Amino acid sequence: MKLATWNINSLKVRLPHVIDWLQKEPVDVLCLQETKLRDENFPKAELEAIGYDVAFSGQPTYNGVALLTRRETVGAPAAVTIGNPLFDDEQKRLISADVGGLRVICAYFPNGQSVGSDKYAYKLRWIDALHEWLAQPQSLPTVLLGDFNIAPDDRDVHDPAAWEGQVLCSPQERERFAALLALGFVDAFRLFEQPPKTFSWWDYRQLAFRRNAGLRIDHILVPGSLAAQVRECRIDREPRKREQPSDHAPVLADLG
DNA sequence: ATGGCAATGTTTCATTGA
Repeated sequence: MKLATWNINSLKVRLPHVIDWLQKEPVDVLCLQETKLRDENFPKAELEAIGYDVAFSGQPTYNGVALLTRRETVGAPAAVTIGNPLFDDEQKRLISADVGGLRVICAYFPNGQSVGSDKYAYKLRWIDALHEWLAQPQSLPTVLLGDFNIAPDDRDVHDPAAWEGQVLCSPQERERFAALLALGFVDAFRLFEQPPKTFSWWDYRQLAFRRNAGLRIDHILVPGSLAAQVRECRIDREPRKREQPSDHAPVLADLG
């Protein structure tokens, strides 16, 4: 089973990119973040037409998450859950479903703006609530994938000195990422030797992509019990090279 | 120290992202 996560920064703008990418990489599950669409505007028919069933939770302007599942291999998302039952949140950042014998959680972690801000406090509370939820027994082996807005360690940062202590890299965020792993997950990307300076996000400004001035903040966490069967995990930079790209690249894992 | 780029809304700029 192949899974992927991609922050597409507006599904309205990026729908052609998503469709083209799925033709090239027909993953069984694609998790999207920052759809930025009201549910009534979600391009359900267009995605169904290329063989994907969908579950989504959106709002105007900000946030919004979706699960796309390949109909012929894994069928439609089942037992869909919106949000975290332990955390009342107006922001649409979580959607989960049973797919192919796994519980798949698609997450768009808060950005946090800057260390010490109200948004940063919200980010920490949000992650703590996610942790609390995932600490509860789950019905199926659980995969957590999405835009974590955390660079787990300095290997995931193009300029660790410049980013030290900043939001996305702060000790409190990294501790929380480690605490999620301690629940029994592994970072699929780090199961394999990877090229140095592999990132999943690059700022739109200052030619950051061309300079590879990026961060690795999009992740796929798999249960430790499944780690031995994971065949591959990589980041596909190709879509970031297109005209009018998302600032994030998709991350893929093959769970065997 | 600041803004730089991009998307959204109902816009003529403010807000947010990371």
